[in-house]
Amino acid sequence: MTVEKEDLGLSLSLSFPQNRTSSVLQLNLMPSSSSSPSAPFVNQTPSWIDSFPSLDRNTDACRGEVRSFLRGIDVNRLPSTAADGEEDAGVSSPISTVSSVSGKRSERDQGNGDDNENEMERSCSRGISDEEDGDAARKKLRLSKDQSAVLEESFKEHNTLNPKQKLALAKRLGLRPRQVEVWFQNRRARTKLKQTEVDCEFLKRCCENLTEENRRLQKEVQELRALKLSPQFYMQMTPPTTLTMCPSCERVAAPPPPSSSSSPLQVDRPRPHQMGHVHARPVPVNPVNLWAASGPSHTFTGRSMIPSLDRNNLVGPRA
DNA sequence: GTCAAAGCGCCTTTTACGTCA
DNA sequence: ATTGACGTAAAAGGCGCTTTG
Repeated sequence: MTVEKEDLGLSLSLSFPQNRTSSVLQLNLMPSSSSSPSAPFVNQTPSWIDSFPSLDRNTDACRGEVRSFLRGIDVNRLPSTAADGEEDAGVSSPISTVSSVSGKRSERDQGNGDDNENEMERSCSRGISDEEDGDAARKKLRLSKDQSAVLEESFKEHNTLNPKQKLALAKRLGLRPRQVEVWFQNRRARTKLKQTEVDCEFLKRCCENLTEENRRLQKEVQELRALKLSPQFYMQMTPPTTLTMCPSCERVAAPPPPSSSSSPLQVDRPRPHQMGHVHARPVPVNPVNLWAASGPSHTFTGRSMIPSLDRNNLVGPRA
């Protein structure tokens, strides 16, 4: 199943290869054209979704659907339809300017007081009409297609700017540094918002699947209890086993041979399995525990929009 | 070590503008 | 053609954190 979220301009890639080491859910936060390893904040702040590869292996809940859920969503890609539509409509002005004169940010930028910025300000004013120029009130004009494209390109490389980059970009675009700063601020906010939407969708789906899994398991427990009450059950019952999982490689260990001298209920003794190494302490397989243990960390700023999803708020040990 | 100022980022809100019914 | 609702993006303002002297 592939979910296209064109309206959000989102692209999320989820992959669940058999090899555990590369089994990750990958949220691509960068614009679709930037799959380069230099994509900065993807590398710096991987999504929490990367943190629970166990979902597909151990819970039916998220296995199939999560694998394909939201595949190909890129939260940084501009909505092509909106962008094209806007540009086709000729909304943007070739040189846009804003004549805000008050506010602490203006003071902050003007506090630098260098001639460069004043020159920038003056150059910005050249392209506007007399009536706009005469209006001292705050005027907002949309950035031109070219300006937006350059800003987007720059955002791909750095989602924040140092003062030097900001000045250079402002000069290149004929904008005030403050405008560039604000654009980046808003751009980061948009990215975060869309990422949050993706995360919420994903968690919603996982919650639904876990609820379904829980329902199924409870039903199974009821059936087993009913079977336990019937005498025939014990006659046909094979020795009970407990599935164990290797904590290091997370493979399910084989049950002990029937000839084992230990109790059939005890399989906790360390022993080599198919992989050939010895495990100190096999742990019971529990999808819910795995969920909690590998639970979500968060993205982008490190601060979750959903407090309960913050890494610190999760209970349970991490693998 | 403490403090104030500056700088920066994030969050929330306001505002201007474009679209559409 | 006009108008009001609505969505979006630019911008303002406030706050917290870090750095620096």
